[in-house]
Amino acid sequence: MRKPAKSAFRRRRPTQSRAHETVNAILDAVIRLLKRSGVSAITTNGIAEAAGVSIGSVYQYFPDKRAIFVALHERHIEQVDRILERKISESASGPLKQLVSELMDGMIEAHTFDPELAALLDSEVPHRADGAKEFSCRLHELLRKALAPHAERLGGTGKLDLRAFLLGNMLDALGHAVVLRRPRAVSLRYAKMEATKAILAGIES
Amino acid sequence: MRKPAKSAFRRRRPTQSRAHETVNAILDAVIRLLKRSGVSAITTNGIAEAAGVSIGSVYQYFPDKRAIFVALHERHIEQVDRILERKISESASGPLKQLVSELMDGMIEAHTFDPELAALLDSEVPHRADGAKEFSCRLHELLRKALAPHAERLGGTGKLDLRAFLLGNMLDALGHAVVLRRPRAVSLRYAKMEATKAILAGIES
Amino acid sequence: MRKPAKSAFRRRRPTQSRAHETVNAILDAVIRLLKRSGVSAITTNGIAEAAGVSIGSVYQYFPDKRAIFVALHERHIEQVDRILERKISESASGPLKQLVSELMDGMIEAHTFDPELAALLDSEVPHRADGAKEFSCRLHELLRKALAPHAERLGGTGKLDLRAFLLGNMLDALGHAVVLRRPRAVSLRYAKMEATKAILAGIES
Amino acid sequence: MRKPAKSAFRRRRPTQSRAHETVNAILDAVIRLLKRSGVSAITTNGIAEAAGVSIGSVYQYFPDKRAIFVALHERHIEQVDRILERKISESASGPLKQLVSELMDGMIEAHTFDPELAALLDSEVPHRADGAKEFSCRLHELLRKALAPHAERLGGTGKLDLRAFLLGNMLDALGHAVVLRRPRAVSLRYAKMEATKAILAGIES
DNA sequence: CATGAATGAGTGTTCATTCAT
DNA sequence: AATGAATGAACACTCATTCAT
Repeated sequence: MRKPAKSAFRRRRPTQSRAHETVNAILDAVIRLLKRSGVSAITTNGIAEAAGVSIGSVYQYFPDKRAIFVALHERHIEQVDRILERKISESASGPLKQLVSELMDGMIEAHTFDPELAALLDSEVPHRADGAKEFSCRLHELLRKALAPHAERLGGTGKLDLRAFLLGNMLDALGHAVVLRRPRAVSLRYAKMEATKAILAGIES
Repeated sequence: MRKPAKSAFRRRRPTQSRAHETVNAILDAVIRLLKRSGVSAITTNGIAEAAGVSIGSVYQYFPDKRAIFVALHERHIEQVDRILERKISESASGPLKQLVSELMDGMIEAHTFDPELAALLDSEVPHRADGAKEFSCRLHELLRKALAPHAERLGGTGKLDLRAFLLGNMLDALGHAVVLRRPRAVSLRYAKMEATKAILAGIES
Repeated sequence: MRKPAKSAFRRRRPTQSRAHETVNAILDAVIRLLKRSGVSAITTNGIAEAAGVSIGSVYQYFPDKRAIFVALHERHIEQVDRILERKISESASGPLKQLVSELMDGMIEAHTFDPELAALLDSEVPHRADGAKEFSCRLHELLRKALAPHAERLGGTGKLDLRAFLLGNMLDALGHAVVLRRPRAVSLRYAKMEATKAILAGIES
Repeated sequence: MRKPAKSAFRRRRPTQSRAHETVNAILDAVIRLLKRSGVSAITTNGIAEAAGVSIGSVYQYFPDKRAIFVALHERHIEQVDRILERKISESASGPLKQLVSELMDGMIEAHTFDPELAALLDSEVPHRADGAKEFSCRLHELLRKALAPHAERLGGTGKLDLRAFLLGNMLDALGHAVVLRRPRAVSLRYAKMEATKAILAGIES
């Protein structure tokens, strides 16, 4: 996933895992700094220090500062992807209701693990449009396949694309909202249940 | 490079309005720059240049760079607010279905006017958590009042908050998505119709 | 002579002379630093400090570090140019011997004024080939015109180009050498006299 | 990117020669980089890469970056030295005219082999004053010895130093100029012939 | 109020050099 | 001897902000 970077002089790493460790150390450091003081306060030297590596090593793995943020988003997206894929395979043979419920679970799981990070990633860290687009495509494919067995209930194969589109966007929106912005008086459990019901009704409408 | 615009529009009106014009010129310039080259390429001097005012004047109206972005968001939010308020009052006495339909219309109207800007505002321009929170509160109040007449159909007064929460987030998400990310094969009209149906079913579930 | 620099935001200076002063302050500072510690020790911040201006101002007048060195060379070349032009006009109607003698005088004058600088400019400060080429062209034109009245003595008009070429390069080389590298036992006066004789004989050969 | 050259040429010869090969590989790499993108773009890591050796090996043979450039100049100077020494010995017993002609030949031979390199070495690669001085001393000695047999024709033994000084500088200047900067309309042969005549006349004056 | 030249702290990035393997 | 990953001091350059005019 990492590109060979702009310089022609960059060579491949000897140990794949060492590199992975360093990259993760850097990304984790960015998260810490992000929480402590926001994007605009983040500097590459600060990242290096917080990650416990030299600034030179940061530039060994990332061509520039932007790439670090991109990688952070990518890592997050991959996690969500993985979770949703698992949830889908787990409820592959079950009823539609279970599928939606599991997906909602997954979405919430992904954002409950580190709600602050999820919020920051969403609102502060610049996520170039392309990346987001690519992600929503991948997700869309995933959901279309997951909905396929329930096609007849959803208005036929011809409408699958639209259903997956609605499902994806509602999941994402309500997944975030339920964790981060639900009314104070409402519990996570209850909000989740209602959101699930709403989404289910929505795509079956 | 300097444009003549300066002397043409300035006369008559009291300072209040002159200020307003300058502020708008600045915000419009920011939008232009944003579209041309992204947030990270925006500089205060660049803004002044693009707005046809001096950098000093920019600082007359905004305490610092951040404030410019905040104002940009606020202006956008106010527009959305105004549109939604109108839509709500227009369908105050109608059925729930009409209300949701009108709200969806409003949301799409707000984003169709300048979809690129809507996307940029959402993904690139840092929107400090507070501002977003405040907006969603105002929107939430608006929607709660709009839903109040339909309380019995929505599970009683006790559930109004939750319904407004679900409605607000689905509106926002699908409003954006329908304009910016709908499957290529689907028309705006049709996507809108289906999204409206989905939301309606969702909050009635 | 100064180009508008790479940024689109650069504006023209209000007072031509203020700019000139600052530019000269910067170039003089570079010379001081050059003498004190060599090219490789020169930093843009060091230049700003030594010139008594802010680093920002340096970048107001020069697009980058290289441009400062280029300007330094240009200023030197212009000085030499001016001196030689004067010498040529002073001996326009005199014999060839006087012309060569005056030119040698001029060359030496140009390098005696600040021999250390002349040596540094020649050996340390990178002078991109183009600049040098352009200068030698200008000089070549100058010399060709100066030699024109003596054409018959120099083998005819057809050979003027070649004569000017030989003259220019010998002048430059011996001008430098006489000031900077003459044998210790030889006085400047005497070296100059002999060099002049040599050049004269050379172009008349 | 890594070339196989390594294992092919290395065997047999003692370490002395292995070192010599590596050093030459490095210097040749520098020349290539120099031509491709100028001094300021040269980095030690880039040199190692281009030479097909590790950066560690570069530092095995050169204490620092400067030393690489010094070595490059030295290698060039040695070549010129060797050529001139040969030319001098070849025309030791001939007339002065032949000597000068042969020297000019040598100078041109040295620069015609790689004119681009000659120009770069002269204008771009920083040649610390000491090195240049040392070279011109060695050259001066050489020329003084070569001129000694012709002392009477050159104004006596007392003037030999001055004659050698003039000869050396004219040779160097016209040698460069004839190859790199002669007027477009003039052939190398003709320019060389005229330059030789000029120099001869110059030192005999 | 407007202007825009001047400021300089702070930033991203490079690259000569080291040293454990 | 050779390697090349790691280092981090140092640098060129930017740009938000100020303030004299």
